[in-house]
Amino acid sequence: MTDTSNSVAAERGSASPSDRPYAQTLQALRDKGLRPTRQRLALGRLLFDGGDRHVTAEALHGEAARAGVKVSLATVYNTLHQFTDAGLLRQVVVDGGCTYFDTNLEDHHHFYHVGDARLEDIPGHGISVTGLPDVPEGTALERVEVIVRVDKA
Amino acid sequence: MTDTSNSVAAERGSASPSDRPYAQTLQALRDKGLRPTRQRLALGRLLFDGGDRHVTAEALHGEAARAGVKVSLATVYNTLHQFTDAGLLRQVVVDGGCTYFDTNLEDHHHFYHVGDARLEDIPGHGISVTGLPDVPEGTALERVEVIVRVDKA
DNA sequence: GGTGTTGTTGTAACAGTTCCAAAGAGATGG
DNA sequence: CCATCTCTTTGGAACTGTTACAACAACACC
Repeated sequence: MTDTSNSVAAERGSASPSDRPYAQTLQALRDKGLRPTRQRLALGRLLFDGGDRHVTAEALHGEAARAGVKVSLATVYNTLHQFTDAGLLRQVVVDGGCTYFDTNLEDHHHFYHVGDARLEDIPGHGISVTGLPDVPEGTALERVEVIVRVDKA
Repeated sequence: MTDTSNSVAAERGSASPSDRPYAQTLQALRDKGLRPTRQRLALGRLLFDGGDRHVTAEALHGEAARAGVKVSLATVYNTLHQFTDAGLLRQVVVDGGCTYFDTNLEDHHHFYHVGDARLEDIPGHGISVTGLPDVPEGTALERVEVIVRVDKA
């Protein structure tokens, strides 16, 4: 792996392509009354830098460690949930045993690679589900989720 | 063989019209080379008696206990998996933290009541998902799952 | 009826996640 | 610059649903 020994502090001011989501994270944290701490910003950077991602807590924790960021697993969990509450992440359930967080907030769906327990966005917005009945009495629609399970051919 | 004399049925007393699905379980077990033991038959009876159901292992275990059937939780897990392998059940994932087993084997989808962590079949077969892209290279479609999350209004 | 195979069971082990109390970091007011 | 207050982080214990295991029980078959 490359030596991406970039501390969050060093990031300040540099006009990298990660500037926008980073600033966006900052703003969202402010809005939610969350302090923009080193840990949160570092995790935010890992998450929102470079396109849509699907991470588990453990994976992100490992990634942070590898990137030289010292964050406890507990904090990763906390942060993922706080980000989710703040509307920066979405939680996707496809597999008992671990929780996936998705940085893609747009209305979209997923391929789930059963073999390697991996999520993949379904590209395009052309998908629609037709023929859905009304939601049951006394309930309100929260979200329609389409998961296409695929496996190695 | 066709005689269900000394089994769980005796314990429950009431001669309900559960005979048919019971026999069906029996047959399926035979086909799969699984011995029709007291436990399997009792669980099969609870599962397939009276319409489509969505159960968790713990729930079924409790139910069995309440019905006077002594089964260990381990056996419930074993049995649910064996039934699933035998094609008598389907596994549905909607919520990290617990696994649901569905007795409805037809092609169908689900409402998931977030608040009370409860599954409900979506009635009718009218649902279709359009606009799905091809599955990723080297993978084969396993199943398309639609989960409609709803919550108390 | 012995004997080997298959099932069941309680319990320990496990993984992912959450909880908790204490230490730490940052802002704020003096 | 210090005291202080609040919000964060942290390591580890606790918890939950599930699986693994080894001993015991039940059954089929000769």
